[in-house]
Amino acid sequence: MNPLIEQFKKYGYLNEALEKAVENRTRYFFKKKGEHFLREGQHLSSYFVLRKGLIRAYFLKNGREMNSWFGEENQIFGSILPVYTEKPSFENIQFLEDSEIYAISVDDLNELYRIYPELNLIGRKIAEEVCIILEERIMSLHTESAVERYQSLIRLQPNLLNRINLGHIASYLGITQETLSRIRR
Amino acid sequence: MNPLIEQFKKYGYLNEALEKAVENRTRYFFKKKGEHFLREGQHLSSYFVLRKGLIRAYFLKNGREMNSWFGEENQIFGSILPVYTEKPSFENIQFLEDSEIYAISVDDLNELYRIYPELNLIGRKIAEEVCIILEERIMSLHTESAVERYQSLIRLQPNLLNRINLGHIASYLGITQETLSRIRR
DNA sequence: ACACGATTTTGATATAAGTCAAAAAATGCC
DNA sequence: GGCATTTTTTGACTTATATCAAAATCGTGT
Repeated sequence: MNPLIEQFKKYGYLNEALEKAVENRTRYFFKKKGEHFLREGQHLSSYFVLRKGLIRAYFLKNGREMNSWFGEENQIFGSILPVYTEKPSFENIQFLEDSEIYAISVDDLNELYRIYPELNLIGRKIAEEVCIILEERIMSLHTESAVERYQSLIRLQPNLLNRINLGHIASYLGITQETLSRIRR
Repeated sequence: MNPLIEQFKKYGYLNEALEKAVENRTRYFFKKKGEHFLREGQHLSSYFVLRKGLIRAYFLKNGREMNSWFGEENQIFGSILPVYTEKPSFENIQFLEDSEIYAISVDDLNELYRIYPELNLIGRKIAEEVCIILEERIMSLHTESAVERYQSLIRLQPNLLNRINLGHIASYLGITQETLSRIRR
C-alpha cells in the first residue's frame, strides 16, 4: 500500500476520492547510496516517506557541509520551505543507503489542498508535529553541551549510530569529528 | 477589531459564522510588566496576539532561566506543544512591559477546528509559517558563532535591543551576559 | 591474507566562551 | 538632586571545543 497514504491516515480520515487522488500523484523513486533527492535551489518534492533506506539533509556553510537531520524508514518528511513559501530549499537531501521513497510534489500537494479542503486537517496536524520536533531540536542546541546533545541522540535515535559515520553525526551535533571521538571515549 | 481575527485573515477567508465564533471565544487580558501569562505545567492558551507590549518565553535549565523567544506587537504566537499534544507547556511566558493580549484557549480552538473544518486551512498555514521560523532559528544556533547570532538578531529584530536588557538577550543567544558585553565593544 | 582507501583516534596547541568577583554606569524613586 | 537598585562593563583565570597533523583502525575487494 502507498506509504504516504498510510502516513496521512495517522492524522485523519481520507475518503475514497481523496485517497485515489493522493495515489495518482504519488511517485516512487529508487535511489542508490550517494545520490541526491533534492539539491539546494530546487523545489522538487514536498512530502515524502522513506520506505527503505536512510537519508540526511545538509546545507553548506562556508563551503562546509552541515547535517541538519537524518531520516529513517517510515517517517514522513517535508521540505517545509518549498511547501509554504514556494521558495527553493536551502537544504540538500542525500541518500546514505540504497533507498526507496514515495513522494508528492509541491504543486500536486497544493492542488490537493485546493480540491480536497479536508486534507488541510491532516496538513495542519503534520505541520504542528513538525513544529514540536523542531522546538525540541532548538532546546537541544540552545541549552545542551556537546556531551549532552550526544547523549540525547543516543536516547532518541540509537540505531543511527550504527548506520552513520562519525563525521556526519559530529556535523549534526555541531561539533568536530575529533571532539565527538573524544566524547565517546 | 479583534486582532486574532485580523491575523487569521492574513492566512485565509473566514465566513461570518466562523468570525463570530472566534470573536465569542477570544479573551482580552491586560497584564502588568513582570506578570506571567503562562507558567510551566499549565496549558492555558493556544493562539494569542499581543496588541501592545512585549513578552518573552523562557524555560528553566538547571535552575537558570533561558529565553527562547521574544514577541512584539501584532505578531501571532502559539504555545505549540499544548495545541497539538494537549500536554502542558514547558515554557513560561512573561510580560516585559505592560501588555494587552487577545487569546483563545486550546479547548476552544480545538472545538472551532471541529465545528468549522475550514479553519484548518488557516491553522495549517500558521503552523507551516511557524516551522519556517523555527528552522531559521535552528540554522542560526547550529551554524553561527555568538558574534554571528548577535549580528543576525540586530538585523532581524533591531528594536528589541532597545527594549530588552542585555541579560535577557544573552540568554536568548545562548551566551553569558559578560560575553555579550564584550562582543558589543 | 593483503592492500587500499575510508574512518576513527590521538596529540599538541590555539581560540572562544564561561566563571567569579568587583567596579562603573544607568535607572528609578523620594 | 541624591541615594538605592539594577544593569553593564572590566579583569583574571578556567574550561570546552576547534584546528592541524599524524597515527591507528576498520572495511572491502581481490
